[in-house]
Amino acid sequence: MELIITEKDNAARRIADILSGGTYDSSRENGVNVYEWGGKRCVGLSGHVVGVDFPSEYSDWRDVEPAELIDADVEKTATKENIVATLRILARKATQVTIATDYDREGELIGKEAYEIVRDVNADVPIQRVRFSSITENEVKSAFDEPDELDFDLAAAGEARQIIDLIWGASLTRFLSLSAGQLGDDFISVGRVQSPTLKLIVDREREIEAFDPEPYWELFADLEKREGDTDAFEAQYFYRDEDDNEAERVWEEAVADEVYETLSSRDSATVVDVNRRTRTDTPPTPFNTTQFIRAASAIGYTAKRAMSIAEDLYTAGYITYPRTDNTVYPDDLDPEDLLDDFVGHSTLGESAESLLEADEIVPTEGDEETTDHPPIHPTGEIPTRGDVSDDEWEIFELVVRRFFATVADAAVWEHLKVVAEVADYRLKANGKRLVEPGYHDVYPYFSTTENFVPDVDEGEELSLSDVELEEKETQPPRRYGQSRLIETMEDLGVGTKSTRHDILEKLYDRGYVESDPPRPTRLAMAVVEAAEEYADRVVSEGMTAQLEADMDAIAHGEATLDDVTDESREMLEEIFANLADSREEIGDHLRKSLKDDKRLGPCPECGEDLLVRRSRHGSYFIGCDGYPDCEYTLPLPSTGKPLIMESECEEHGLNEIKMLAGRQTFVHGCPLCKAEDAGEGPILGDCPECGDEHGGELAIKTLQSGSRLVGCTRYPDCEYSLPLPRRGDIEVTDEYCDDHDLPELVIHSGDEPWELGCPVCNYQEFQARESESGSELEALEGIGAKTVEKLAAVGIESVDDLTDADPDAVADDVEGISADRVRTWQAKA
DNA sequence: GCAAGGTC
Repeated sequence: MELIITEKDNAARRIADILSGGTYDSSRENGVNVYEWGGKRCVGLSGHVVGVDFPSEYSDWRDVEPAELIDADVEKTATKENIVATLRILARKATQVTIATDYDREGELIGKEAYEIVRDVNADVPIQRVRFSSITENEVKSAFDEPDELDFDLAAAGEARQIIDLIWGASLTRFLSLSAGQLGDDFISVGRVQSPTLKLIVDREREIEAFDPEPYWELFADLEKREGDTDAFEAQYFYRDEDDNEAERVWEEAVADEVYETLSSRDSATVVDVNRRTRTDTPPTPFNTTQFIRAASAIGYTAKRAMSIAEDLYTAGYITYPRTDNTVYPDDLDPEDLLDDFVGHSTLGESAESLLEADEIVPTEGDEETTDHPPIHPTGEIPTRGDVSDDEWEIFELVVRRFFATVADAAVWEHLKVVAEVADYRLKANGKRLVEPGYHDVYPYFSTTENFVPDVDEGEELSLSDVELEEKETQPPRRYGQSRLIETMEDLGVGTKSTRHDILEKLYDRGYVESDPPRPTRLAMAVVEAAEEYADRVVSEGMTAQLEADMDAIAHGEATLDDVTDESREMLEEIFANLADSREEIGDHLRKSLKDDKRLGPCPECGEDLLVRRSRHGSYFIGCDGYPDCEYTLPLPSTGKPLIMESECEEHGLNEIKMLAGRQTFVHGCPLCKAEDAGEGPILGDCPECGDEHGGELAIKTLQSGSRLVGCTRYPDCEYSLPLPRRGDIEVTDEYCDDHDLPELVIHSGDEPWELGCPVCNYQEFQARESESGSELEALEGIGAKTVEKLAAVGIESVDDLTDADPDAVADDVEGISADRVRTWQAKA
């Protein structure tokens, strides 16, 4: 029995299909698919099924000095036990093992991991290795016809990376976390890839913070032909700077005014130069992961979302493997055959048919040609619109159209530059026209905006009008967007096609960046500063560059795994020697930055800082840093995680707050304004729960959701609350309840005012009735206790009340209840 | 509970 091992299930199934001619049987062992035919079995791993870690005696962060990790053993343990177990069972019975993991360095290491599992249970079985760049019949069959050996040196190169990454990452992460006392979920992490990426973001932020805007002026005017009926076109003033380059920005106001005066006083300009040229706009190259993410981001997808959709489309068989560096289609991809698959399709067919009309189809090629996977392209399998979500379809169409574009013709633009003179001043207009749309016809994601400038002749007089002088300011550099960051990581050689987008997510998870485009927190800046000072290697892309060189040396037999890891350990020892004395200083700085990230501005009561805090129950609120001397608090909405925005409230000097809750994310604004204008209405009296002890008071409140209640001003510390109806004006009368010393309330909605009375008495009466009429309501099918409570808050307390009620009014008044539901209940009642 | 790299 021959056993074939692949890197993933998907590859196992496709190889089984090719080698068996579609006759394989599949079964499941321990939740792992096994494909079987004519004396062969094929099983897929799930990437690495073993991982490196320290022995368990190193696992308590407080008991182990971080520096001890440098020389600790590094063990390999199974991380996917069911797969390892299955592999062991299959390997025992095997008479031949073939490793068919991906054709790249990490694939070689995964292959070696499988090799060791096999060897452990079967000391003698021959183990061979096959390599292929894409899972197509030709490639796979010829790979299996000429099997090779595992490349242990290449695998060792990968192991060196694992060890170095673990030792550096774990020891420095623990050091920073311990120094700042951040030991829970909020540890402070450092790593060979995440930290240089974070430094990119932090460096850009430093430029932005240091930026000093400078004013400048630009001048525009409209030009128009005197004859014919063409439209006017816009021209811009320019001059020659000291390097004889064309410059449009005027740096002195007086000069700008002078030009403006002159241009405004004239009504004509003379054409002094006409320059026409055609430009070829070559079609884009095939998608690798990075370029795919970039294109998806241009149509509104985050890196994470784009990859997640691509993975789904891949698993469903509509597109090829989405993690690839390759930008050259393999030889066995026949573009004509693939185009044929789209002929006749309702939305994609027309483009495919037009492309098939070409005499010759030659796809574009990028610079990178790798051995692991082809560029991302459609497989020819087309989902129907019902099979996939709108987002999936949009991404599928992007991949299809990108493939179309790579086999389409170039586009041709005509550029027309006109220079006209007014007195000693010059104006220029740049026109462009798309003469041959070429690939743009099948790939509508790039801008094809034209700019109209008419045909003019040298010496021609044009009329001049609408002179405008615009004052502007130089702008700071822009933050990196997610896709730009991923491209930069690729340029620097940091991370891999499979991990770059995950690294970005990690920076969000660790509290290092917020918002989109990612903005670094103060914590991130402090971590980068500390690393720059004591462990510069770990924030520099140079560490990866050196590691790559070392890995190449191991792969080529010029160095050993021990040579490389020993040297790396020595460097880390030196770093820790320098760090030892600065632990407290680093910790102080990190702690201060953590606090800065929670700061909103001054407390209106005592002037200390207001901070975003979390209550014991996990809900967020705003509290004063002066606590317990100052007990000032402000509430925050209960949905989402608060993000402190850059914008400040002019009235209170507090940063505004955004509540992050996925699709339900919203801007809450200044929490003090919110509390003042919407949140807290009139104070009714002392809070019966905490009034005596803490001085809490009851107030009428309107929540973010629009629902209202009588609640304690010390919320969220005190959660005492009483329900109020959603609609109607609330009148606070000057009649007081003897029992509770609270004013009686009247609700004005519709014709008859509803005398709710003392809110405490009202609630108590409601609770008393609940056991009787409440159960009466609850007896109706489809009404639960929660609903009974909601209905009571709008005065529906019995079955009679319910049958009398207007379903539409109830639906309006009560959140989460539709008029139809009310009608259903009425029918049952 | 640390990293980065596979994969889902």
